Amino acid sequence: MGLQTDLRPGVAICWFRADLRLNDQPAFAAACRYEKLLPVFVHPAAGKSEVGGASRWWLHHSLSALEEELNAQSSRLIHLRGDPLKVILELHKKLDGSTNPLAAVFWNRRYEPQSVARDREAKKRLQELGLHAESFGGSVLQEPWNGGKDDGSPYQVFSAFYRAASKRGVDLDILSVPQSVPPLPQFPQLASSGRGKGSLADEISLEEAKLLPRAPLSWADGFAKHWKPGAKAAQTQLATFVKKGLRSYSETRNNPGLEPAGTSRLSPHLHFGELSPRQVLAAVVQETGDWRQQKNESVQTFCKELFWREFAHHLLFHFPKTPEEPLRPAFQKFPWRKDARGFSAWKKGQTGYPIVDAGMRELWATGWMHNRVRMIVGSFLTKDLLLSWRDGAEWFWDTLVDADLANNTLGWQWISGCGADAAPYFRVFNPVLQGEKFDPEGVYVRRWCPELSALGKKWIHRPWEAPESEKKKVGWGERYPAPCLDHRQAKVRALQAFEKTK
DNA sequence: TGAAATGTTGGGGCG
DNA sequence: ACGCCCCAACATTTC
Repeated sequence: MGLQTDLRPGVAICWFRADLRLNDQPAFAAACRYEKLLPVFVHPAAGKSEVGGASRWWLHHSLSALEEELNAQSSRLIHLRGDPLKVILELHKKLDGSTNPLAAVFWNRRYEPQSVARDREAKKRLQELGLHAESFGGSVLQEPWNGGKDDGSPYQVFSAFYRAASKRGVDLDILSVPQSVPPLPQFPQLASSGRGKGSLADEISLEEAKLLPRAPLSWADGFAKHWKPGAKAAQTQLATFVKKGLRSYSETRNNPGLEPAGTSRLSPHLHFGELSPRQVLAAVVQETGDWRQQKNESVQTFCKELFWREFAHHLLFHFPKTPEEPLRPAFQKFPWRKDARGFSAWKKGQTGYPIVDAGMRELWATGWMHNRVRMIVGSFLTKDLLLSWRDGAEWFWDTLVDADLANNTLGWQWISGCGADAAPYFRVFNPVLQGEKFDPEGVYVRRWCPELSALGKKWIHRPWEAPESEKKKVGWGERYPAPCLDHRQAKVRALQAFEKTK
């Protein structure tokens, strides 16, 4: 509290989006320099979903956590609903003429094409009204327009992008990440009754928000066993990973069976901005020293992963059509198949290839899949089943708690061979060999395909080759399906299809 | 952040 | 002791 003479007059809105934290949050910090702070989250209008089902589960809990943090400091989070510009303009109207008129609106930039267009329009309209409207970076380490080549054109190959990024470095002040939340200004007096529903035309409760915009998600109920959304949990996870997982990362990250996990599991926290990439990098630097001159292979590998995230945003910004179209034009005419049964088997984890099925079931059960396995199931969908990468991207979009347009698009275009720095199309993952290489004991498969758990490790990734007695023991062909296709033949078919892009 | 075929090398069994 | 063959291990090429 104390004297607030240095505060600017009026109300500042902090428009929360994918930045659900209070620390190292530029828009929030800017809004805290005003007399009154109005934290706002805008849900999409009824029937208009912007995120997939699993993400809505996460978002709900993350917003609860954010709300709790704000409440703990005598503030609130207002949930609104509808077109963001429209509802903010309504707020403006409502506050106009009151003792605390709206003075400023702050937000942190997003880089999805629709966001970019919407935010540009919003900024223009708000500024026309004489309001201070300002956006900040903070969800990425470097703005996507800054990461390009000297002539301004974007990178399309990761190694070059990364080389340039490490040569450039990340500004030192970027790494002096704020360690504490700024003091919170008062919550403004709102017209009419003040608290709760009805005080604003479009205000809705969190309980209502949870149900938007579609039916309740009974499938997501199990996620709580595996995840704790919210900024506090994100910080805990980061600290734990840096202390316990970072130094062995390059060894452990490819083994999906490890418990606790060999990966950071930070992706959903990063996606929702419960954690900034600067905080992640700062934690790594604090623990191990400068990321650029890092000798430790694990630290290097982990930092590289952070920059894959940067690369994805760089690409999405410069190639805004890539969520729908392959970056490599030759793939426009790729003869993707339609195969409802195959697609369904893939989604349900019933392809008959254990590592693929384990991954798809992990996804369904937890809202997340280990990255090594994402590559395996992605290769299987696009190269074995020969279904479009967009089908896969759509499924991931709906089922991943970390679904992120930039990362999802890059990942699927990469694995299917039609994108930036893509694996050449003839790189077809062999699900048996990948399983044996990265899940050598079959721990991961047994966890998610328990009907196979009685199989020894010799057969766990190729149950169809097991002796009859072993097959019988686990009900192979009944409780667990025979392979939905022959990988060898599928690979030949994929290579033939690839010829048509030439 | 492939897999599989093909080529090369070198150790060791064996006549 | 020597050459021959086998084959694992590794390297290179090809898709």
